[in-house]
Amino acid sequence: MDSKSSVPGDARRRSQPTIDDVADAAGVSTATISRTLNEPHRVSDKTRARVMATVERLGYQPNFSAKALAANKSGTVGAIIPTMDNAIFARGLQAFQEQLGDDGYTLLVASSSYQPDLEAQQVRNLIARGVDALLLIGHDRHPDIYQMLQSRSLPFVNAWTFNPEHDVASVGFDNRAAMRVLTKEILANGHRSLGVISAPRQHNDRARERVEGVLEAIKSAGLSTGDVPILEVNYSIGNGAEAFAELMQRSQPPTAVICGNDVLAVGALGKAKQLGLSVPGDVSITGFDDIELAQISSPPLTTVHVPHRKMGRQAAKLLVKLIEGTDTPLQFELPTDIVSRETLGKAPG
Amino acid sequence: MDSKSSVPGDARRRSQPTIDDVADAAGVSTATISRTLNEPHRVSDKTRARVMATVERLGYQPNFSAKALAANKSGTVGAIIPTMDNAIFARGLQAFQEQLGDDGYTLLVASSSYQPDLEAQQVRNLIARGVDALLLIGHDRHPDIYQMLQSRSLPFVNAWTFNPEHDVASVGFDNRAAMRVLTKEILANGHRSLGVISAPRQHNDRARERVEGVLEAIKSAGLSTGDVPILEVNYSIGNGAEAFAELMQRSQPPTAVICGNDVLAVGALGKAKQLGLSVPGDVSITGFDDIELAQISSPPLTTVHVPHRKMGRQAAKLLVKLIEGTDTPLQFELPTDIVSRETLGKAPG
DNA sequence: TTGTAGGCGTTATCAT
DNA sequence: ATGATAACGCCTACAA
Repeated sequence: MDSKSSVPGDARRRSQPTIDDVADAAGVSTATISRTLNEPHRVSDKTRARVMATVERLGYQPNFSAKALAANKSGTVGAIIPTMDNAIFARGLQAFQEQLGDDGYTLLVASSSYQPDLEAQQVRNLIARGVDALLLIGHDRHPDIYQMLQSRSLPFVNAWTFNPEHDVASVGFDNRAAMRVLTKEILANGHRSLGVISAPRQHNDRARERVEGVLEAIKSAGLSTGDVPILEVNYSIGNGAEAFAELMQRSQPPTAVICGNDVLAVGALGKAKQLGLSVPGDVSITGFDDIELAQISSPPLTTVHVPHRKMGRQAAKLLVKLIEGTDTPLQFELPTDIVSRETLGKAPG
Repeated sequence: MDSKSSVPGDARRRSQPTIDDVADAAGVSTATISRTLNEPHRVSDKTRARVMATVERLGYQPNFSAKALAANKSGTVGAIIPTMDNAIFARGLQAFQEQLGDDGYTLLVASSSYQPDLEAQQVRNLIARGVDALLLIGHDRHPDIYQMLQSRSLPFVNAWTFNPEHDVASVGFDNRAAMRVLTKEILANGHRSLGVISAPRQHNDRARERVEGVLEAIKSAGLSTGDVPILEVNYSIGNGAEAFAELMQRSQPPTAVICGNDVLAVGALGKAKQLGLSVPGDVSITGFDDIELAQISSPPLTTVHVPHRKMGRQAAKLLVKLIEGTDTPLQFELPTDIVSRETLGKAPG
């Protein structure tokens, strides 16, 4: 009697029942249990019923690690987002997860804190955890990552951005164009002195593209971009407030402050109030993303609406197709539009 | 030559290097590789250096599933939160993750959408994934869950609530007491006609406790609780707004509306503005949680401050101790305090 | 200090 | 339709 044949139900360890236990109890082989669970049609009705009943009775739950190890796939997809700390990605990610769930996959989230090295590490980590595919944000990242993905031929999509120059699967929107349109509108309101509060542009193509959009609009209006102050701070309400204060105490304060996202804009708005400036009477302020904050700030924020949920679901669908080898286009551009609320007005004077 | 001895580096599959590859390349056994990685001190300096170099060169990353399977532990702890959709749990969870990371563990997040059945399913799922412990929110849940946890003797802690009646590990605050204190303050401002907007109380001990706190304060002031309207809606700004509207169009509208959390309160606030009511001139509104929203709403919200980050870190520390068998108290109560901003004022008239 | 080899719980290939 | 059994990649007694 080899060691494998110790009684399955024995008390060596109090733990979950294994496939062996179920096989024993049902009087069939483990292969049949596995088939019943994964390819029910390949099993006779009678056996299937008996097996299922046993599974139920024992409360059997296949061990995930063993399954992933043996099958070399996990039914799991990973997502690495720059931060969980604010709501920028929350809605999109929620939709992403919902669609994934509908398709029978599970989501694993990790955060990179906007640090390329950390992102690379998280990729390694998720790969080691056996994810079948990866959702990444934006295009900029450590080259090692693309190489790892390549050599494993692991499907991935870059989201929250769209740029056909990059020849990879992606679903997102044109950050540059969106910001260009918004800036044109600002200029159309007579503003000639602008200020920009952006996220750090290094390692962040979205932030970079947004600023580029601003500059393009200014240029195409025949104006100079040389004297447009561009401040870079991490996304937070407090940083937005500080940056705004710095802009306003310059010798030639802007009449319109363009913020890289809604969080910064809300910070700027609060600081304006604190400084006794009326918005948009004295100064206009705009955001980007159209998260919940934008609607409830006062006055409500004029900003760029991003179809977060649509993007999340679309990304999930694409990823699933890539995993399952279904034929599909690789790139999806989603439209954005500017939502005019109350923080953008005519230039004063 | 048995089948195991196929050349490790062969091209059958282009994939990550395995421990065998590393062992071969370094000219040692797999056991030594494993030791070098997990118990470096049990290996000679020389070997360790050589192995590490090889690991580096090959970019070896241990397969997580295999590791978890063999070691019967994963270095992972799971958290099941009711929702990712709003910021209620974001800050606490972030802190939880940070502390976990400091202690060498990884976080796996799942969401139950406030549904007991789904929560049970997620527990099963996380267990199957080999988590070493679980973070749960509140005390109410499907009894199956406690049974599963028990039979696996899997460590867990209930957070976001503190109630010594429940004899389980937990770190949180006394929802009832917090709301009682707030309500007393409201009464002290002369309000006699109150209204409550709560989350659905079924399956949610925190919501239930909060409402109880309100009622207790009213009773202990010698007033009647019979005519206090209590509306139950899911947490969302829109629902808060609707519920508020409903309260105000009653024959005897409340002069103070107590909301179960900040999200509802912000919704109520917006609706008040829309109805042309001044806050707190015409009606007072209070929240709970003190999330970011509360500060930037206008006027800023009077609410109950919850030490989210402290709670998250404390929960992580406790969980790690439970996993590692360190001796520790099982229950931690954290203090809350009411932060008086601008939405609570004297009763009108 | 290092190596050998069995076992972790599945899946999947071959037989039957 | 079902059963044996060899992987999957790692850990860990037990030996040397």
